[in-house]
Amino acid sequence: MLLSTKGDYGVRAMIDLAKHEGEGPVQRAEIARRRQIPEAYLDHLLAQLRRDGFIRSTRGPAGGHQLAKPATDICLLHLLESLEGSLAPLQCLENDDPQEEAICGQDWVWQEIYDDMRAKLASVSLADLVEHEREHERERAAAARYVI
Amino acid sequence: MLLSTKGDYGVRAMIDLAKHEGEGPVQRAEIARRRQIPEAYLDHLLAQLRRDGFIRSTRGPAGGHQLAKPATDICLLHLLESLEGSLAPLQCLENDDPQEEAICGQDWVWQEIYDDMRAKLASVSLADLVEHEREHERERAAAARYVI
DNA sequence: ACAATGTTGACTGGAATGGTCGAGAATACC
DNA sequence: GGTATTCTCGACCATTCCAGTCAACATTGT
Repeated sequence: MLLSTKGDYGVRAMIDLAKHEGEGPVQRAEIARRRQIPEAYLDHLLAQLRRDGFIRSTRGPAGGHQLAKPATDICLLHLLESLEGSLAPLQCLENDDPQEEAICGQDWVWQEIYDDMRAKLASVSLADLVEHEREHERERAAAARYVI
Repeated sequence: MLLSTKGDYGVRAMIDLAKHEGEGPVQRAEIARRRQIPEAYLDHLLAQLRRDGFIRSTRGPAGGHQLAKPATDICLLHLLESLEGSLAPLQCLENDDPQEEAICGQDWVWQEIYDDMRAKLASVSLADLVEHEREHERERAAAARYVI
């Protein structure tokens, strides 16, 4: 598994914030409930996202979290690297130590895969994720109406 | 990290066996020394590769391990899936539980990446890995001669 | 018989994962 | 100013996985 729950939950939370962009702060408890994330655990992920400048948080009543920049300007690659650290699929690609690579034997295959993966992740914005989710919801709503 | 040392060491060992294809059994100790793998640990990896039909082993003096089929007929995808289990980058792609996917929000991006990755890994054979290593050795030998 | 080799399963220390909890800080509202 | 609400930060914890060791055993060639 390349992604842990950090990357999964963290992106879910960001999608939630993006969906409420421009509506003021969204509270931790709301995000946790809607996206099925343990609330106390979500704390750590929000802290990380704040440290890396993706969100701003406000305390006190009616406080919460919101995007620090437009959803179109946040790509999945940066988000996941913030949440997970390096996404390198193989140890010897992490630091590109030539000695490690010399003995590995499969590094060149994975280097290509890694490059393609990063390019793909960089091309998808948070806004794209939200749009995709909205489309999915419309489909499900249409299917439900059809059944009735 | 998608690959653990199992996938790394296991493929190294298979490259070693492929390099000595047709020369009779290669001993665990030799593989371990040449490829810098802890000998006792290598045991487990060879056992797994044997269970999945990639190698045959013979006991007794002059025993050892050898490929059970031609190196051209073994692809990196099957090797790694034997050694690592599933290579799914994301939990919700492992079983494709539609409920999990519905809440994930980034599964469609990773599904594409996963498909591309598997296609790439399926297209690389053990023989390709050996060929690549031989080429690399020739390059280094040429560079060394140039320095002298 | 015995030495060389592979086979198997039990065991282990350490790190990462996936959380929980509690004390505290900031802020809005009365 | 007091209080309720919300975020913040760090400590803590249970479980699982990783990477590896080890010992007992099975098989085979000489």
